[in-house]
Amino acid sequence: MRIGELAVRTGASPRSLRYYEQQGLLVSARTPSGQRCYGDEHVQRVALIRTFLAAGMSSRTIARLVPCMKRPTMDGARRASAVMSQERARLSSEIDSLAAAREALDHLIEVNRTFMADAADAADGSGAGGAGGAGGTG
Amino acid sequence: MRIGELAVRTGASPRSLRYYEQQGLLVSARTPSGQRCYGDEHVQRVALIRTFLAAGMSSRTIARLVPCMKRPTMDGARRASAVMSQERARLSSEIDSLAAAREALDHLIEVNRTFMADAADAADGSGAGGAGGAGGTG
DNA sequence: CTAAACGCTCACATCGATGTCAGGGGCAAG
DNA sequence: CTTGCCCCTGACATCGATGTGAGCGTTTAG
Repeated sequence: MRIGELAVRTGASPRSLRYYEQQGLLVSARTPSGQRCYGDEHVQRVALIRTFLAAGMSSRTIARLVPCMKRPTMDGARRASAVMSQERARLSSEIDSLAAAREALDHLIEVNRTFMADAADAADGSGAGGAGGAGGTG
Repeated sequence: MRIGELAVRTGASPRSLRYYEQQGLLVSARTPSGQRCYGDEHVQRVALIRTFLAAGMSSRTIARLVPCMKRPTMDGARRASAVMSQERARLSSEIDSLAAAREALDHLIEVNRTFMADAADAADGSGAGGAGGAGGTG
């Protein structure tokens, strides 16, 4: 298939696919006139690339895993294994960051909810309502 | 405290702190000569900001939460609550992406390990070793 | 007073994946 | 041959947080 179809099938723009190739993440056969040709297996390949990109891996990092995605070589495999475990650690710590942010956000959400409830109570005039004052420096 | 100390205490560069202020994430008192003055509470505030930034929130997004971090107003609170739940969803989905990438990576790691084991076996000459062939298109 | 260390503002540079435009071919249908 | 759609390369633009440097004032230690 040509680049347009691969783009449709993967959700990547043709521009991105060419970029992946330029970065060494993807290899394409060419027609005599220079147009790129891909096989079905490239769909999955691109999906993997995009998964990694979406996780914030740089194309440079992914490039170092590529040798290990297609036809592993001893050299590639050994080098890749270091990168992989390192990157795995990075992913885990990033996940932790996100989780921490989500918890902080949850906290804010609750404070916010409490404040709104208190304000509603105050507007009602009935003094009974949320436990504490909503004055926080946050 | 002045900006340098806040920087040391938060791990943010003075440059970043000024940027946060410019983006409306942080407010500072000024000495008559124009130097920024902060109180202890700003340390925590900056920490929160950095937590959110590290999670990939834009300063613009964080800015919309700020009214809700200090002295909540009805307006701010109402608007913020929308942003907050939206952003919470984004965080969750991002976490999922990262987790997916980590799983994909784990898969690669195992394939890689298997390949290396097979290669070692082949070098040993004893045909018994890893179960399948290591030839994958990835 | 002087020098060092710090602070201020302004402005430009950086990185990385992607968008977009320009100028030029390839290929199929009429 | 022409029209229309796809493709090619190359170059420049984008966004956002931060680095960096210039040029100039402030505060503090000697």
